[in-house]
Amino acid sequence: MRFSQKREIIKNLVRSTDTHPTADWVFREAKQIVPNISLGTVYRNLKQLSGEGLIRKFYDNNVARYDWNIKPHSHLKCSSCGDLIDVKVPDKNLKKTIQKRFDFNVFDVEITFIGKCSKHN
Amino acid sequence: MRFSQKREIIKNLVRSTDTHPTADWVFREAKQIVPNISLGTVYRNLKQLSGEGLIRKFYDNNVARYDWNIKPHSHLKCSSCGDLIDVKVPDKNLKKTIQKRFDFNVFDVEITFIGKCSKHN
DNA sequence: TAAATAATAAGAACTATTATCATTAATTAT
DNA sequence: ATAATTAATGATAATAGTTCTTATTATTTA
Repeated sequence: MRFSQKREIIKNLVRSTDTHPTADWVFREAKQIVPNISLGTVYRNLKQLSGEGLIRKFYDNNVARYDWNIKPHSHLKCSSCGDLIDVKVPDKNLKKTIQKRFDFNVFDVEITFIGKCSKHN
Repeated sequence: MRFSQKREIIKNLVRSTDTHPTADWVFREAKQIVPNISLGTVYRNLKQLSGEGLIRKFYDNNVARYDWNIKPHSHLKCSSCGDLIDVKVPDKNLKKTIQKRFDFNVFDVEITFIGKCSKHN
């Protein structure tokens, strides 16, 4: 993967926010920096960056979101505002329980807590 | 919601399998029973049925899947075959931990364990 | 500095899903 | 039982999100 200005901008945009941006958000922001950028470039690079493990991709319902935080973590999702908040949850026991109880080799656990954040409760 | 033959068929198809079918699967199966059914009818009824709480809708990446099992449960997802297996996981402590540690009122917890099932490990 | 090729813009294509609307079927009142 | 009412339907257009294609441009290498 050789250097490209656009990819650098895209990577930095994802790293600039805690909002788990969508491709569309990245595209709109990127246009303010390099107006001639195309949506295809944004998608191509987001895929490449997550493929290389430089950012993380996940789905919130049916739309892809991107996260600078590549360490395993969970999300709190507010059903009023849709905000996603990163949290670290102790899941070692959970993994072990599954590993033991079922014949299943767990690599990764994805947890989303759905509820109301402090602003909307 | 008044009775309809098509909806009955759709509901029974979802209830007939543990594979967490997609709308497309339901459509293809339904056609074998009532060949003139349209995809729109399948989507309309799946939405209606999940809205009424008669089946459960969730997303596996970007595609909606439907589940007869409306009780809260988690999934084991095999990264080789994509199979989703239902499991009951004790999440009360997890909920409590979040509730206490963060200012967030949890209603629901969605957990997916990603790994390899017995066939692919 | 030129050659090789990865990255790009523009837009077509694709997948999953929802919306529209004229017609049909289930329910209700007669 | 029959007609009137209206939810449900089929066909298909429309939409959102994403990937693919191709000629052109930028980065790297020789």
